[in-house]
Amino acid sequence: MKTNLEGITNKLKDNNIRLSHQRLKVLEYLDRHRIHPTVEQIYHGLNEEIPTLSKTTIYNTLNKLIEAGLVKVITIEDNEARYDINTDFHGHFKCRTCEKGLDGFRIYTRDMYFSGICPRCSEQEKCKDS
Amino acid sequence: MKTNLEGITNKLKDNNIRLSHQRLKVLEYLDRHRIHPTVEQIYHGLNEEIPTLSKTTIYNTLNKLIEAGLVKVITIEDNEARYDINTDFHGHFKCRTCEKGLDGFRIYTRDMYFSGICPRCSEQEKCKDS
DNA sequence: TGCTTACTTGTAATCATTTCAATTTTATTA
DNA sequence: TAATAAAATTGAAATGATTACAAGTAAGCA
Repeated sequence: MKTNLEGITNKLKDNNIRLSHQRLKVLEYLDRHRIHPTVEQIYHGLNEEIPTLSKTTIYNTLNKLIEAGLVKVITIEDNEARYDINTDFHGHFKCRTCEKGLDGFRIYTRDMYFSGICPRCSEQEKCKDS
Repeated sequence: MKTNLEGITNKLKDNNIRLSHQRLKVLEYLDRHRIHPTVEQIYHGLNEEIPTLSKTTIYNTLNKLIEAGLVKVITIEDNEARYDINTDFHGHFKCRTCEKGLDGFRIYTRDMYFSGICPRCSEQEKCKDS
């Protein structure tokens, strides 16, 4: 649950991602607003503090963070992607009536998604290493 | 796994969805191509048989079928939605290298999504019924 | 068969996301 | 600390999936 930003900045360094002002602010925002915010929400949330902030920067930052495995993207049943700093395995529930929600519910649909590397690509990777 | 189209057409009738030629063809396509096709794929797959078919119709049909619970939409890590006639609970695996895949894999990310009705909306629904 | 209603179609609009080129910042080296 | 190279930021423009809309067409029922 808890994410220490110090650990994250270290990971950024490990991944050769520069610690720009904007990137740190986006991370901080995700850490403080654990509601799976959209780019729009992040943009407005940081607008006062960084009036020059561009949405493109937010997109770039999030894509970098996803690549590094520090952030997860949620793209279920919405035309807008949502971003989650909690990369642990956990479920997401959405009420189809009020479109909000979390605990205690009647479930109509369940979906599991896995991302990883398949055996064939695994094998080829081994060859490359040696 | 198996889906009998007869049962589906009956369900369409139950849901007051008219059994148009186009709708039945889209359903048949989904039944025969269980690879989570995109709208683009359905469109090209049916183009020869129905040259006048419009993408809008495919979108309309799919949305109706989703509403009726006969089809599920998959929107993970792609800008294009994919559609699945198998509405049973089952996992989806995608290889992050070759972008295909199914069985036997090294997993990096896992995601569970639930859709249903939360307690508050459940309660309000009860009130409406009585 | 005729009638009402809903569906289909193609075009145009919408809107999230990406591309791109110019500018600015970061991190490094002297 | 100043100079430098590489990478990040910015905003405008492009992209592309999806939806809105209005006119024509087909489905289902009497």
